[in-house]
Amino acid sequence: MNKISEAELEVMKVVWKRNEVTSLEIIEEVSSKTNWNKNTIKTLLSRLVEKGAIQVMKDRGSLFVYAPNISEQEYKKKENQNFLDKLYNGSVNDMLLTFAKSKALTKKDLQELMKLIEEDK
Amino acid sequence: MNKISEAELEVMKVVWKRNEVTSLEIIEEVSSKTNWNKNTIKTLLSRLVEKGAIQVMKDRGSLFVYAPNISEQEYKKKENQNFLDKLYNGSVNDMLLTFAKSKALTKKDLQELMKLIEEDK
DNA sequence: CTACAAAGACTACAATTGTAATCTGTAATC
DNA sequence: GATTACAGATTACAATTGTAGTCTTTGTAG
Repeated sequence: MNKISEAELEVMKVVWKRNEVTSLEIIEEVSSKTNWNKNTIKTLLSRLVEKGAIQVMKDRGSLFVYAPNISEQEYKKKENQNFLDKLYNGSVNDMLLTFAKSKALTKKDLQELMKLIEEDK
Repeated sequence: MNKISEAELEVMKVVWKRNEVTSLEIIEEVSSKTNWNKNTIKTLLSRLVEKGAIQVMKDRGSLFVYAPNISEQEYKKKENQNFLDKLYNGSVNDMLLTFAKSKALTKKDLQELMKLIEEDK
């Protein structure tokens, strides 16, 4: 699958959130957050279909219904790794240190997270 | 300043590492990691100059010397924030949770990091 | 002084991306 | 049945990016 561009991602997010959704709904929701033209959103949608990130099913009356082909989790996992590789040579720790240095990450954040991980087990 | 592209970043990394560096040195070092043509690297270099990410000084004999205009820390900080905003609505915790879920981040990583933060204070 | 190599400038060109207008077919409306 | 409105398809077009070739100038070797 081809890379999802930044603008496309905004459309993708709506598809993830609603899971099965018509273009009408997509356009409404994306429009509410951006000032993109309807046609722009339609273009992004078809590019996502071309790229295989979204699949189309014609089944709700006459409207097409769109659904994700890749899950949000899966996508984020891949993007996390890309980001790590691109900037931190793949090292989570290097990344976290940079976050911490720039005060974007506090000890409290870490403690909370540890608790969450703990619970999850 | 304009966005640094992915290929440009590889050149930028060398400039950060060496701090003041001639194009010859840049080409050597980038070439050792990629199989990019010399001219490709030169193009990336001039684009970085155009974008203001790098500055040029003609002072080491006849060769130009290049130096970063933005520090690695500063750049990474900005990119971290962009990444966070793009995928996690700006929430570090959301991001870390995703990392943790995908096993890219373990409890041990966190403990080590806490120690480091502790020491840093 | 002349010729050559190499640095840096300039040009090239296809793919991707952001941004949208126009065309076409069909479903609903009168 | 004729008309219209809208979904989806097709086309458009400039900016950015990856990838490199060619031109120009100039330091250096002979």
